[in-house]
Amino acid sequence: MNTKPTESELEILSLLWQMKKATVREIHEKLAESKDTGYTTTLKIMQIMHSKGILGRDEQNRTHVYYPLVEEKATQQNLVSNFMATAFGGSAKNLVMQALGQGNPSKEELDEIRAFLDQLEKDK
Amino acid sequence: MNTKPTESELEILSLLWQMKKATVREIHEKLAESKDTGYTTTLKIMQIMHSKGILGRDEQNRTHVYYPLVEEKATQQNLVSNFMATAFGGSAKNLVMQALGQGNPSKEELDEIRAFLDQLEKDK
DNA sequence: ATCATGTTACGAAAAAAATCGTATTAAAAT
DNA sequence: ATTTTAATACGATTTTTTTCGTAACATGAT
Repeated sequence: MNTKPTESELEILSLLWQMKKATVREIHEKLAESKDTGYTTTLKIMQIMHSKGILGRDEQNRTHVYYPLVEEKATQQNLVSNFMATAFGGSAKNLVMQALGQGNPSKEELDEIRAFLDQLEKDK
Repeated sequence: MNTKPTESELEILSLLWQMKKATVREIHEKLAESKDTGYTTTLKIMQIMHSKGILGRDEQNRTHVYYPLVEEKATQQNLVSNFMATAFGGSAKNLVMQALGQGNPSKEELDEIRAFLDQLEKDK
């Protein structure tokens, strides 16, 4: 059940978490901005994800509408956990600092993170 | 040059960043704790990494000694960047909070992170 | 009704990554 | 000197992932 999406699957999943639901074409359109693969490729991957139970779909209409069946938070949790372990020797601190230095968070976001830090510490 | 190591390569690279240098057997031993693959598999991957320029090796002795040729920070930077984009829709905040909630950082680490946040903000 | 278009289904192929078996060889042990 | 042990080299196979071509089919336009 610990479904680890592949790179391509993750791209699609990520879009669907945002969009809630979408057709193959809509997803393909988005992907096309950064990638250059055929429509049937996107279709195929989404079909595979469906057969794996990662995506659900509404087949009422000819044009199917897909939606995520795996929870965003839970999936991210697994991914981060694995990523932190393999790329950062398990150190949350190192991962966090790299991420912060890299993406550039707004003041608001920084404050949220601070609040979160305080909360964490309190729980100890 | 933007070398993106595979999952298996990353495991090895990660060990080598810590150990600075090691033989195939040493690496294989470590990996064996969590994995169950043959010695020649580990050997092969390290040879491939060598041919790709990810690892260097000292061939003076019969038993080669391998070491990383790619820099830890730089490589992590690439990885985080990609990971953040695909798994977290590019949001550093979300990635950071997941990571913090998950690994459990010590008080010292939390403080370091705070200091880092302050620094970031100052630079704005 | 026919045609054009857009969609899914299906199967195959290509590409990438991981795994392993065997041969060879150097070094150490006997 | 011979044998055993442990290492590398090499090639092949397997597995996983990605990609695409083609067929079948609905739907809407002509």
